[in-house]
Amino acid sequence: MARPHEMQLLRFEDRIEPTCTITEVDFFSQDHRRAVAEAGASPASPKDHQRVEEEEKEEEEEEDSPAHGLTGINIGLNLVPSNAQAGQSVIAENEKPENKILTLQRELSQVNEENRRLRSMLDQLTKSYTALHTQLLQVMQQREVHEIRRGQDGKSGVPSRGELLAHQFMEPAPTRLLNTGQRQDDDDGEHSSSRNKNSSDRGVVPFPQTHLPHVDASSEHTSPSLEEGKSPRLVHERSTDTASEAPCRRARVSVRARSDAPMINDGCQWRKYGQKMAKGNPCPRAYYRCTMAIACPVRKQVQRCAEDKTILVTTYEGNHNHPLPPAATVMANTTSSAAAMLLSGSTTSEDSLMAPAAGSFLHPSTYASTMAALSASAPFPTITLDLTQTANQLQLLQRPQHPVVPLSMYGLPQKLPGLMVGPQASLPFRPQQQSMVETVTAAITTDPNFTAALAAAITSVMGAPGTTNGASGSNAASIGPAIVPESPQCPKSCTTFSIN
DNA sequence: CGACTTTGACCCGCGC
DNA sequence: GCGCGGGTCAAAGTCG
Ligand SMILES: [Zn+2]
Repeated sequence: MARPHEMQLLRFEDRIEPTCTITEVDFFSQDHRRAVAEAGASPASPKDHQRVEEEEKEEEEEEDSPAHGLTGINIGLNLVPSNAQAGQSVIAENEKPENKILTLQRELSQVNEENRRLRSMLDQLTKSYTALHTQLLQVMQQREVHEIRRGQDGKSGVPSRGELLAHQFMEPAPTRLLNTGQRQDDDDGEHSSSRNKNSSDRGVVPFPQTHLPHVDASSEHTSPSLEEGKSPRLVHERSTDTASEAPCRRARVSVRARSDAPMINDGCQWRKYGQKMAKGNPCPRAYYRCTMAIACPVRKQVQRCAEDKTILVTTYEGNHNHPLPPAATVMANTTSSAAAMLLSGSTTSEDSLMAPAAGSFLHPSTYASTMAALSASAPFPTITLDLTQTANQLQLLQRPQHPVVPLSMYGLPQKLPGLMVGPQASLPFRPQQQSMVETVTAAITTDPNFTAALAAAITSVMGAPGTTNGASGSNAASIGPAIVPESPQCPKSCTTFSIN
């Protein structure tokens, strides 16, 4: 799996212009591929245009690479090999103009045909992937629910469970998950009784996309804090439910990205409901809630990093209980996956199975270091997706960075380089943004290495409470700063993934 | 006029 | 118990 991403990295390197500040981070714009094509082709000849189209197809294939494992469908990476194409073009140049034109036309039609085919395949794969991903999340959350309910008295965790979950996450074969996913209805039924708000929404959403009713079930435990649990008044209303929830199980997914914009565009509609001055940070923290559905529990906090105000830290909590526009599904998938994973890991603090595995992922590869760290000192389990270092590395011409210390590994971060190093305002920035989010999503959801390392990070740190630097204040949590000197640590982050 | 933002007040958990 | 900090509410203001 790492290979395609590496390839993409190389391609992005060509396109990236190192010096740009971002005016707005639009992670999830849909027309990013068009933008890629246009940006790549703007100074180019028709031949380049063709190449761009091929790249476009490759990107689609790579974006779908996660689904390959799940579905077993081979999209056919060699449909229109760029090498062969280039060779044809070279040959064509030596022929007569008419033949050349004919050849080019033939190639063009071929490419178009392939493009069409790939798009349809992409659609199919996306659907199946989202469905499977959804089911996976369901299963994980339901297991969690059951765990919490049953083991409330002597629980302290079943070590094998986290292991199982971790493997499930990495497991490409979905059949087992499909089977287990059947139980979802029962759980939903159970929970709907205790949660009026979302049960109604849940019923209305027969929606095979990323955020399904089941995700709502996940939100029950991944983010009761921001949802109802956080609201003091609502806590009283549903005290029984909150009583069954471990308070430390409110997963948050924090995304650190460089942006000058006050808020990243993640495809959702948000309404600001508060702003506070956070301690230790001159920049205020803004609170937003999702307004795409009336009772959507998803909230997010946006704050600039105190030490590097170009870094925007967006913390998501909860899962949408409504259909999402395609532009928003990426981040939703990312956050829900990360939250689910974090929770699954956090439940099995004794499970050190994955720790050695992470070591095996260490790789000398230059920019392929993914750092995962976790501190239990923060109030909520938080995964921080650190997307800032990539930009730095790119700006530093990809020179190898600081040695990655505890939990670095060879993941699939190669997509990231496109990330924060967008073109200037005049150029469409979306391709890179898209690649970033896709990278995050793919890293969390599909890449075994990343997943294993993430699991290792979670399990290792949570299994060793002594390692938590129970510091208070702005730099409280996480090993982050020591490892990622260029990306100042944000307060309160527990788990950090630095993808570069 | 509705949707959104601003902003002070309020609530709660936590540490001392 | 008190103060502090995080998080949320809701009235007032703003915008299109
Ligand atoms: Zn929502």
